[in-house]
Amino acid sequence: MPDTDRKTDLRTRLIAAAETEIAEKGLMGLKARDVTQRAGCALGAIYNAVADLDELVMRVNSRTLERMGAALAATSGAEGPEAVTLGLADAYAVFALENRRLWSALFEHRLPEGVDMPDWYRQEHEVLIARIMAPLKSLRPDLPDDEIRLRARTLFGAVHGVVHLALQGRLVGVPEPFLRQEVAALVGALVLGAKVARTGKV
Amino acid sequence: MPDTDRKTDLRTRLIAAAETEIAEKGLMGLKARDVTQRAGCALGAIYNAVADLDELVMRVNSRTLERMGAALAATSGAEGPEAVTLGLADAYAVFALENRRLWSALFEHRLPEGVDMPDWYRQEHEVLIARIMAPLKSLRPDLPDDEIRLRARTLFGAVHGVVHLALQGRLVGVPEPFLRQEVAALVGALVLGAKVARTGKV
DNA sequence: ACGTTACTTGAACGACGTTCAGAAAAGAAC
DNA sequence: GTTCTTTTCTGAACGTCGTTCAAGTAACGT
Repeated sequence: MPDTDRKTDLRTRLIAAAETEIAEKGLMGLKARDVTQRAGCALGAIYNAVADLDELVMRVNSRTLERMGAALAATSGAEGPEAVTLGLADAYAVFALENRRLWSALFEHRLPEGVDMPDWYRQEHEVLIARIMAPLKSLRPDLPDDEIRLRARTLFGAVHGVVHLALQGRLVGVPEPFLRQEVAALVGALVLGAKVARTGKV
Repeated sequence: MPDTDRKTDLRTRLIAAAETEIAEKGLMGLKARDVTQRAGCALGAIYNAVADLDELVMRVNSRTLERMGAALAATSGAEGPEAVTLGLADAYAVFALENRRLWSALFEHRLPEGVDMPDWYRQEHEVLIARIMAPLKSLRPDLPDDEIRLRARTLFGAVHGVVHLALQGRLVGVPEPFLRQEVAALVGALVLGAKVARTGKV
C-alpha cells in the first residue's frame, strides 16, 4: 500500500475536527455530519478512516491524555515527594479547568455495554499511574509495588472525583474558586496519612 | 381536578418501568418505546406524565437517592466521628456495588448543555452532604459551617471518585475486591489529617 | 342526553449513526 | 497515452431514536 498518507491525512483531519467540535460543543454535541463538514469530506468518509464515532472519540481522548501528560511532566521541579505529589494534583486540576470539555470527554464517553476499551487506549492511562507511583514510592519505601500502585490509583481517584464534581457544579459541587486549595488540602491529608502510617508520628 | 390519580398512576408506572429498564440495561439502554411497552401504555403517553425522558431519568435517580439515603442512615451505630465517617463511606461503596447501574445513572445522566437541574432535584443531593457534615463538625469544632460544608463536599468527591473508578474498571480502576478497604484507607487518612490539623499531633 | 374538558393513542417527523452501490481517483502494466 | 484493477470517496437511503400532534376515547358537569 504505497500512498498510505491519504488515508492517514483524512484521519488526522477528522480527529482534529472532532477535537474542536468537542472543545466547542461538548461530547454530546459531537455529530457525524458536523465533523465531516468541518473536515471537508463526505459523511461516509468517517468509516474509511475509523471504525465508528466511538473510535473517533477515543482518538481525540488519546490526544487529550497526551497533552495532559505533558502538562503533568512540566511540573517536575522536584523538591521532595510531598511537593511532587501536590504539584501533580494541582496540575491535574488546572488542566481540567483549562480544558473543560475535552477533559470531560475523557470520562463522559462510554462505549456500548459489553465491549471494552482497546488495549492501545487502556495503556495510555497507565502512564498517568506510573507518574503518581514514583513520589509515593519514596514516601512509602516499605510497601511493595503492587500496594503502591493501589495507593496511586486511590489517590488518582480521589483527586479526580473532587475535580470532577467541582467542574460540573452538579450534585454536590466544590465551588470552583476553591478547587485548587481543596485539592491541595486533600492531597496534603493523604500524604500526611501515608507518612504517619509509616513513621507513627507527625 | 378530581381524578388526579390516573395521571399520577401512569407516572408511577412509567417511573417504575424506567427504573427496572435502567437496572437491567443501563442508562444508555433506556428507550422510550421499551419503557412505554413495559408500563403498558402508548409511546406518546410519556409526555403526559413527564416533560421528557430526561425528567423520567431524574425521577428514577430521585428514588435511587432516597434508597441510598436510607442505606446510609442504617449505618448509624455511632461510636464517635471517625467511625461514623468510615461507616458512611463504606455504606456508600456497598450501595454502589449492589446497585451498579442505578447508581451509575446518578452520574452518567447529563442534561443538554445550558439547561440546569431543577431545584427539587438539586435539593435532594444536599441531604447527603448534611449527613457527612455532622461527624466532620465534631472532628473540627473549630471550623465555621461553611468550611465544614466544603470539607464534606471534598470528602464526598474523593470517596465517590474512588468508587466510581473501581466500578467501571475503566481507565485506572481500583480492583473491586479491594474497594472497601481502599475507601477505608482513604477516609482514615482524611480523618487523621483533619485531627492532626487541629491538634497538631497524632 | 349532551357538551366540554381531559386524557390517550400511534402514525408521522426530524435528527441521528451507519451502510452501500456507484462514481471518481490512483496505480500497475503495456 | 490507454486500459484494467484496486482503492478511495460520495451522498442518498436505511433503521432507530426522541418527540409531536391530529384524531379518537373516556370522564365529568349540567
